[in-house]
Amino acid sequence: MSANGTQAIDRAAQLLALVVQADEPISFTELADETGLARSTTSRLLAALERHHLLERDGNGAYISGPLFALYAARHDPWSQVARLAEPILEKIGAETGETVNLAVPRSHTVVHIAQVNATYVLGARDWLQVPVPPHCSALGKVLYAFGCLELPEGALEQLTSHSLATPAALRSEIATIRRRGYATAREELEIGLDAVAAPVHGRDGNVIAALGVSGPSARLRGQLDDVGRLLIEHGSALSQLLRRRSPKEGPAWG
Amino acid sequence: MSANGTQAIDRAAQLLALVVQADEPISFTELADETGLARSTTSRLLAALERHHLLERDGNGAYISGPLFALYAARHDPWSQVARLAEPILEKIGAETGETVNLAVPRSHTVVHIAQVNATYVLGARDWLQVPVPPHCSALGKVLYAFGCLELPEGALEQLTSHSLATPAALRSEIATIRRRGYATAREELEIGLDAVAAPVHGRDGNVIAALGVSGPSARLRGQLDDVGRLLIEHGSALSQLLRRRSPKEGPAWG
DNA sequence: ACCGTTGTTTCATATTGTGGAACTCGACTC
DNA sequence: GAGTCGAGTTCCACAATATGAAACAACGGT
Repeated sequence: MSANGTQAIDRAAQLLALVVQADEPISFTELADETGLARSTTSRLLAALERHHLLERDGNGAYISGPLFALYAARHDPWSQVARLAEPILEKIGAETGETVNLAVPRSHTVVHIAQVNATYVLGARDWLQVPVPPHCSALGKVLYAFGCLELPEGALEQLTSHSLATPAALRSEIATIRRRGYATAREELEIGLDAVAAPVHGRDGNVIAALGVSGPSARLRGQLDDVGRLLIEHGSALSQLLRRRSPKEGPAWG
Repeated sequence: MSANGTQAIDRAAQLLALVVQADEPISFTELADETGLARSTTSRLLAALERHHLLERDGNGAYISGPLFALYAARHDPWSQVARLAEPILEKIGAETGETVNLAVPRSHTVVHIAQVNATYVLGARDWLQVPVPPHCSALGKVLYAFGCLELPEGALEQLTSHSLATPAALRSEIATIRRRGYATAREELEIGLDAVAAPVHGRDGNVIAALGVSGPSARLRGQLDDVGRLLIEHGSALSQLLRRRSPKEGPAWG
């Protein structure tokens, strides 16, 4: 198990393994006892591990896994991987349209944005990353409704502006249109003055797993919703193909 | 940045950080160059890190994050956390009924089982963990349909046995029953001789995120489906409350 | 004010890690 | 098949580095 010239590392790794494998935070004393190391040594080693973000301490001074582990986990989350693969495509759409581009996925009856490229114009959408939005007011959300990623709501719909869809019936009728032409629009339905377009992205198994969309001021976007829609369908299927090739082994929790 | 008595650890941590933060595997030489360490030193340090499962090598000998990071990620996956919290409750249901108990979540138009406690009887269900199952043949799946976790299918349904639900209409009518009484049953619909019962589990935001169910031979279970159903509703809401208290910060990708 | 518990810093010591050089292994060339 | 290069590992004399006892600091209990 142990080799030459690495006593310090062996001991540090042992401490690290104890902390990471433990379900609960571990105290200094537990670690020192468990490893049988001198308290002074334990202290120095733990401080070094903490300095390098391999460990950190909770409010009570007990040790827990550090930010480097969190970073690893974030990097290996299936959605981040999709987001990273999508990044260059979003960039391209951003360059072609000048507007804010988003990639969104369904989560718990809402839509959340997992990747964004900002408008080249000064006037553009805010940073939507991780912010949940009512799907019926969002082009991205309507796409997810239309392709069966989100359960349709039943009661009256929340009216965020006077243009928001008000009833499930209106939503259903719009969904039919979206399915037919392949992209969704939202005209000042989330916020006055804000228009958006979106198209679906398919996962490895063919089901729709995400939506790709552009949003910007109605003043600029209103006239070209259809053109941008066609653009998004193209880029959306390009992204789908990319995912089909280079997606993580097996099917993760998509859809 | 650096302190006394930890040169070796500082250097090792530097190597580790480079590997973890990199998107791609990194070769020995890149690491030695990047850190400016002697090749002999680099070799010893990397070997130690690998020995302790902090790093590993891919097919080409390049370094990537090791199993300890994967373990961390698995531990912090929202569903594993749910599964771990649920474990004692499954045990209790297993003890009370003697049958196989499962916790299942929706994934990509199927149901997957994320936790299981086996029957105390010899005759019991196989290990279903991670195996996807057609939802319309499963009590767990029907619960997820009934509470809006899965999009209803449209075409004809796959007939796994002569008792399987055949049409979306039949499914919809059964869903109405399930919503009313709070639990779902499946009588030899997945496999001849196998009955099952299931009830919903709610996440922190109140939406249904999982289903809790019992399955076993029709010969034993058929007479007590309703009793077990009521039992599951109780335990299901106990689990829901547990999740409401002790679930990870913010809402993860549930539902 | 006293003690016990927990954690950090100091410092003399020799154990431990270091890096140059020698070595091994495989791939490529002629 | 001998010769050459590049990548990586092992050896070993040396001293720089990590070590642990003990002193110190910071609490909390009684």
